[in-house]
Amino acid sequence: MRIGELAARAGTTTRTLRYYETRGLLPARRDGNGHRTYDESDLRLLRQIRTLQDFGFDLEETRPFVECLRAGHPEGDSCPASLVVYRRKLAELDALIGQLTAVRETVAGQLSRAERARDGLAADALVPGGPEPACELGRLTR
Amino acid sequence: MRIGELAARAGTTTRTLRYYETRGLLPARRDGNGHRTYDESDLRLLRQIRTLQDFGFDLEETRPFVECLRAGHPEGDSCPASLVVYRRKLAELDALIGQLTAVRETVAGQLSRAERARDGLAADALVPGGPEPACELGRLTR
DNA sequence: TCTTGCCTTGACGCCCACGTCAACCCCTAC
DNA sequence: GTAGGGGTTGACGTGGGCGTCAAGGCAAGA
Repeated sequence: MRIGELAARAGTTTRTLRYYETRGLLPARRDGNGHRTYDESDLRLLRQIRTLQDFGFDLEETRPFVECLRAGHPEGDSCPASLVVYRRKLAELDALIGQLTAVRETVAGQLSRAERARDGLAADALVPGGPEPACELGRLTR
Repeated sequence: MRIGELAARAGTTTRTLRYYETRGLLPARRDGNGHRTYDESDLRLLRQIRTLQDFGFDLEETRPFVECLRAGHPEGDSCPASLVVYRRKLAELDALIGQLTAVRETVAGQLSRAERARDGLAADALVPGGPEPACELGRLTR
């Protein structure tokens, strides 16, 4: 199978496959015309890469999985090096989720505080001669 | 105060301040030598920007807060446009945290599955003449 | 006077996973 | 012959927020 067909079957692009080849991740055989040639096992490798990419793995992090499959193992994660990546990724995810959750709570707190302040100021604004909110209409419509 | 002092007091760099100026976010007055000049209110604006940046806001998303402060409001989030950004960011954070959590669970599941499979294969390997794990030592040390 | 230290603008580098040309080749069908 | 639909390499663009020179100016202190 040639590069266009493999790309289509994996739901990606020829550019991506050529990029993977420059990275040494998915080298291709060549036919008489110099065209890249792939087989079903390459599709398997490619799907492994794409799945991990979808999970947010860096390209380099998919390498142990690909090497593992290429070595004849039934799954990309049958090798210890892949498990190391799994564990490192889990730790990264936990750290990230923790940070994002903390930020989320902070922002939520700021929002409700600002909303309360606004409601207070809105009550003030109802008083004749009170302060008027002049920022958005004057500043944001330039 | 000049650019170096402002940068130091805000814990950032002169390059960053010049960048903000090109973005129209933090314009500076100029003295006789053409040097940028800032005052305390600029430090206030800069701290607002940096705080939001630390929360993961894009530079453009900090603009309403800065405009709000510059319009004379007590807080950067005293204006409706800022609240809109808060709410949008909250929604983004929730979506992202949800995705990451789902990925985390998937990866954790894959890891424990792979570990169970490995333990099973390890038992096989204890049998004389059993299959040997040949991938990492052969592939990863090139 | 010379060094030191701060400032200026301009421009390229970085990261990562590709997208998007450009210019060309090869085979097939009409 | 020629149009179309594959393929090839090479090179530059993208985005975001700066880092890092390069080449020069201006003022104060030893």
